[in-house]
Amino acid sequence: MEEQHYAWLAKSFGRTDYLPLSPEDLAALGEAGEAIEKYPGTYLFREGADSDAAYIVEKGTVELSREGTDRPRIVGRVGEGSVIGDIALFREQPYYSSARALGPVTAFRLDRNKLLPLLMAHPKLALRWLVAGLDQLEKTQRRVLRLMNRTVVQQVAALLDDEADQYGDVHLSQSSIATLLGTSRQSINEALAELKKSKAVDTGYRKITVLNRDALAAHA
Amino acid sequence: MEEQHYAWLAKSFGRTDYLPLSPEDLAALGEAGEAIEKYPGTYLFREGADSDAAYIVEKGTVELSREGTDRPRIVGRVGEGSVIGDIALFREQPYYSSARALGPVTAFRLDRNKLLPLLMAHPKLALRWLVAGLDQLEKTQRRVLRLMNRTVVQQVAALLDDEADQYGDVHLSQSSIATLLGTSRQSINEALAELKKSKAVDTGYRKITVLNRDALAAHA
DNA sequence: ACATCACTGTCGGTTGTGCGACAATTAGGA
DNA sequence: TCCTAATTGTCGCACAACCGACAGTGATGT
Repeated sequence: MEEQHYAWLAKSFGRTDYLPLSPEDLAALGEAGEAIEKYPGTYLFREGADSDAAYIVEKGTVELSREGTDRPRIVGRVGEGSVIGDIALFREQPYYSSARALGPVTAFRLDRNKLLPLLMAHPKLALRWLVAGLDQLEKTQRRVLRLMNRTVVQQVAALLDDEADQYGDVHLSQSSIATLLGTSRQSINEALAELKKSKAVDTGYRKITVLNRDALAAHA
Repeated sequence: MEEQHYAWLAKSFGRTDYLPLSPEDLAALGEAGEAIEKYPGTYLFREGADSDAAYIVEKGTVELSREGTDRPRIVGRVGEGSVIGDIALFREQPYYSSARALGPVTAFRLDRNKLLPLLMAHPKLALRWLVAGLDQLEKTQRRVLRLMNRTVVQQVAALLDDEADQYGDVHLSQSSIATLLGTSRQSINEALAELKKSKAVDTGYRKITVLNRDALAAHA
């Protein structure tokens, strides 16, 4: 049981090819935290709450959102191997965003008062953590570029290319995509209609299928 | 001479209140790198080049830009205490962006083959580095929110509030602001005219003066 | 089978912003 | 001092995107 978690942590935390973790490091990490499970729609933590723990996402997708002036805005969506909640924790400030499980989520919870001594004692873990953070930073920077000065069609095309699974399906409602890109639902619909017309995708109920990745890329 | 740099590094690298560095840590950091100076307009590193070093900005402002499909896009602007070039370095990939000195810049250069052993040997430094990275991440996430679903006037108001120095001056041309926000120069001009009309700012050649921060905030 | 709810598709009216163009102003060097 | 380059200020036009509204369609539970 515990072995499984160790194996998973070794495989997915940060980059596997980089700085292999020793069994001791791994054991220390495993002992410092605990595996938790979250049902769809439940929160791992909420914006403004006291930051008492950071999480490593083991399975599933977590959505990070933040209350805007009117509607909540989605800061990002992270999956397997991502670290969340650490920004607030290290700065000793309340959580800066809310983390909601989109599907069933398994995560590894690390308590604040255990995490710091752990990282101090195991430099390799600290470096891994660092790399995970920088990974997230680079991803966010790319998102900025994807949002700036691009039409909705281009944004949608890029998003679908990112989000499509192995079968080319994207399981998102048009409203969700709208919130994700910070546009209106109608505009998404219009954009999808255009992509559909050029045979790049097909649309269904809560589902979009990528038919031709090249045609899709041509729109981005 | 060296003492000065040590003092600076202790003061400005990451958060001072957090995890005070021991003299040993500091000395190790100082020995692993070297202080460099850059003239305005010169590059610390360029996009696509081999990532052989990371930098800690000691003084001045550095602009991070990335080649877009047509025009270069500005990923961010960082100042004193920020760490740059580390994303690419830790991932062992070419630099993602170009770093250009906007004014005279003093920086601390850390070689790749010295940085890793250093961080492995000094956990406190690794944690400081981590916090600096997360700082940058949070800043970038805020930037996403600032760009999404906001009018140009709101964006300009927020930018001026961020960028104003102690006298309320912002030394940027309208074109620069336009690139920074990913909009057109004309729109910036129009936005500034509106802010000027409501007595929030005053404009001059390559310079904008914030007259009333509250009036400015009302526009954001 | 039916009712209900969530989601998709589509329509005009309105607003914000990009773009081209051009005049006016400022800074800095010959 | 004058000349030149850079920057600012201001048009009008075109287009992309938002908004409200409403009909059509798929999913779900009683």
